Amino acid sequence: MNLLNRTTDYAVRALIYMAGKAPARVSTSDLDRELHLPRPFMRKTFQILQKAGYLTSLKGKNGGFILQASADKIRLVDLIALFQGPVSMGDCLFKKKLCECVRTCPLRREIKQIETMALSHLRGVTIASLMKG
Amino acid sequence: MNLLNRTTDYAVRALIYMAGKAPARVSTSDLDRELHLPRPFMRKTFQILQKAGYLTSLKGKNGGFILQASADKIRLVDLIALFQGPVSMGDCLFKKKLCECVRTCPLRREIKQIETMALSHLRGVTIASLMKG
DNA sequence: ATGAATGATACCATTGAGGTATCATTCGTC
DNA sequence: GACGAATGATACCTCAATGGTATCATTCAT
Repeated sequence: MNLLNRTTDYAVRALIYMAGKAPARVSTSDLDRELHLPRPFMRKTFQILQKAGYLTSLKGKNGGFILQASADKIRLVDLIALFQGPVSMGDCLFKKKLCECVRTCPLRREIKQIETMALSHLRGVTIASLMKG
Repeated sequence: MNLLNRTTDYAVRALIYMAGKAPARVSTSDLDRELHLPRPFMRKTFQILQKAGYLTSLKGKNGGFILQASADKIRLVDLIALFQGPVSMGDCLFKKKLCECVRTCPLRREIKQIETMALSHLRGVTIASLMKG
């Protein structure tokens, strides 16, 4: 079980890199060359980041992406949500009807507690905090 | 992202049920009839629990499984490990070589902290504690 | 005009999860 | 002893998600 998938992982690496260069323009070719993040894959990833408002894009020669948000405003928890869906560890896996069952609800409650702890910790992690670390 | 997958979820439900009936014999047909846990699936699941020492099995007519461990000794964290592999949220997703990179290691460190918190909480959760809840 | 970049989208391959099926074996019951 | 119900072992199947690639159109600096 991994908290991050590969897309999120790459996105974080790329954003840390860009934050270090801000406000410079960075193209997916740069990312491929400098961080060895596969270009076709990052193109897709960056389009998502752009639509989400983290980046602006410039087309054409010398185009690329510019970091829009400030590093301390980019939270890891939001990136996870963006690429993997909201952090939720306790979605019930059983047929809805039976989940009313008194016996099994404590299970969800425990998991919910863990989720809450994880989330509150995650919310404090930003691109900026990762750069300092 | 779910902390438990369906197999683990079903196993927990079944074990709670068995603990309530202990030391009675329970067959996968019973589980299907009483909890609506699909029999073929539970057969596979229970073989794993048996090999892990949680259950003993009786073959033949009137056969089934008997809960071997006491409910307060069956920890959720161990069931997760059994069916999903050890809880580890921060396996590196990048090519090993580059993971030495100073910049990205803080990411792993944060995730490791979350993992540690989650694990310490999880370790306290047992079949017995879930029955009380 | 050309080349390098993104926008949009479709496509592909691999893997894992969830679930089923089969055959052999065991054992209680008639 | 025959039969039925159960497990032991194992192979198989299907589907969705993930990771990754390819293509064509468009934009823009030179």
